[in-house]
Amino acid sequence: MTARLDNARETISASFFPIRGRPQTLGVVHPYACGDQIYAEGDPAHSFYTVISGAVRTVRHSPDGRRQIGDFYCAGDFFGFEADEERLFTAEAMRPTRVRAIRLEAATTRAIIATARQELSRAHEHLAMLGRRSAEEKVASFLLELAREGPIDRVALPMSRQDMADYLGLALETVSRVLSRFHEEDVIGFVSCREFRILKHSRLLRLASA
Amino acid sequence: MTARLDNARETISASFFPIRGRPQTLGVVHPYACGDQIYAEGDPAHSFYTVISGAVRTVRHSPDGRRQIGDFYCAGDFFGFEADEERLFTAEAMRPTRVRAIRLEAATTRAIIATARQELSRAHEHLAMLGRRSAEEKVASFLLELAREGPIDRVALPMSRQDMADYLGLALETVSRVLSRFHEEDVIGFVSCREFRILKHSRLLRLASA
DNA sequence: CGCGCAGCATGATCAAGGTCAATTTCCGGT
DNA sequence: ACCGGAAATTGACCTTGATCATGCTGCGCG
Repeated sequence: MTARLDNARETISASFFPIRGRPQTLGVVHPYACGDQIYAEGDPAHSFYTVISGAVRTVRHSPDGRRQIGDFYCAGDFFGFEADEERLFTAEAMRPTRVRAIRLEAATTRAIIATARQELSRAHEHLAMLGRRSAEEKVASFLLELAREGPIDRVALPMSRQDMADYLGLALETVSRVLSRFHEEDVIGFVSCREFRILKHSRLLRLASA
Repeated sequence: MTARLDNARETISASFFPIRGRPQTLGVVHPYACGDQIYAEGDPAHSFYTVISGAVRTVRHSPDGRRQIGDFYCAGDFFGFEADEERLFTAEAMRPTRVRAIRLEAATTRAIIATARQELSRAHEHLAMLGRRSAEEKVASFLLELAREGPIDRVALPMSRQDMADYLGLALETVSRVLSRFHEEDVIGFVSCREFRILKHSRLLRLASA
């Protein structure tokens, strides 16, 4: 998730895009419509990206149609630093989105390491989230993660229930049910089904039990 | 917080300075007994490691005792490149083990990036493994993974059933049952309970369905 | 203003796998 | 070779969450 990255992101951006930076090191801006692929599994990985506006998810499909979401990325986040020459996941715009593509050979070593560290940190958090944990724990941690940057009321849910489910390794019905239960018990309140606020923060923390 | 991150990044960037000494003699060799901690969750991350002999696992504990294994590392593998300045997982020797510790500021940028890539690649694969997949699929992929380097018969299982379970997000009984079923159906054969051979490779591939 | 569709909620049912418990097997030490 | 403890297997039972199905709600659009 967009874990605890506020600080890291700022730091990286600062070293990444100095005011005096040469244009070619800034990369190329691309616009995408909702659902568009930015790159696909198996593509050669010659660039990485930063989200200027919109939101991006990385996904991987099993032959039988099951979907695993790798991560979500919002404005300011970096993504697409792959360990291999080939993409392991597909990246898709979750709505109208603009990203800046930075070719690996144009990036500084320092920027590459910083991006890799960020990706690794996210992946490790996600791993710990997917292990032997109940649906309630998963959803609770997810909500807390989302609320981490910004105020406790009016937290946006930028993704569909299906996306949440595929990120957490649950069925969408289960996600919906858990959210309903949290709502029922006044742990959270819904502004709309894509926006909520935390009413009992400590309770939610206990439910996440991480 | 920002200050701490800055420091961490400075540490890394120190690696831009040329190293002294021959690379192969770089770092300090440490011996560990079975079960010893190499580092613990929360420790400062000033080094990374390469396994000379033995085997290492990285683990994280929930407050209630559940355990998630991050990864297993054998001779030749690198581990302990953390995204944060603090360790997110604990590293333990799974048997008598010797590792070489390499301080970040003494490592080449190239080595750091290579290690990060390796870690990231493993984490992503592990993520895809933990999502919505059945116990059979998980165990099958795991066995195939183990068998990847080396001959198809006499593949070692260097870890306990509990370790396998905590890596796959299953109960140890489930792992045992699935292995028994594979054995029953002659998909695999057991030399001992810590060593097996693949009898029906294509069948196992189908069971993994990844 | 209502139509239609996509996303979401919820109910009923069921199976995968977790839990608890009892053996059995594997090994190391004396 | 024997003993003891740890690891692994196996069985019985029960809970969680997946699946299938149906209905609801918000929203874009003619």
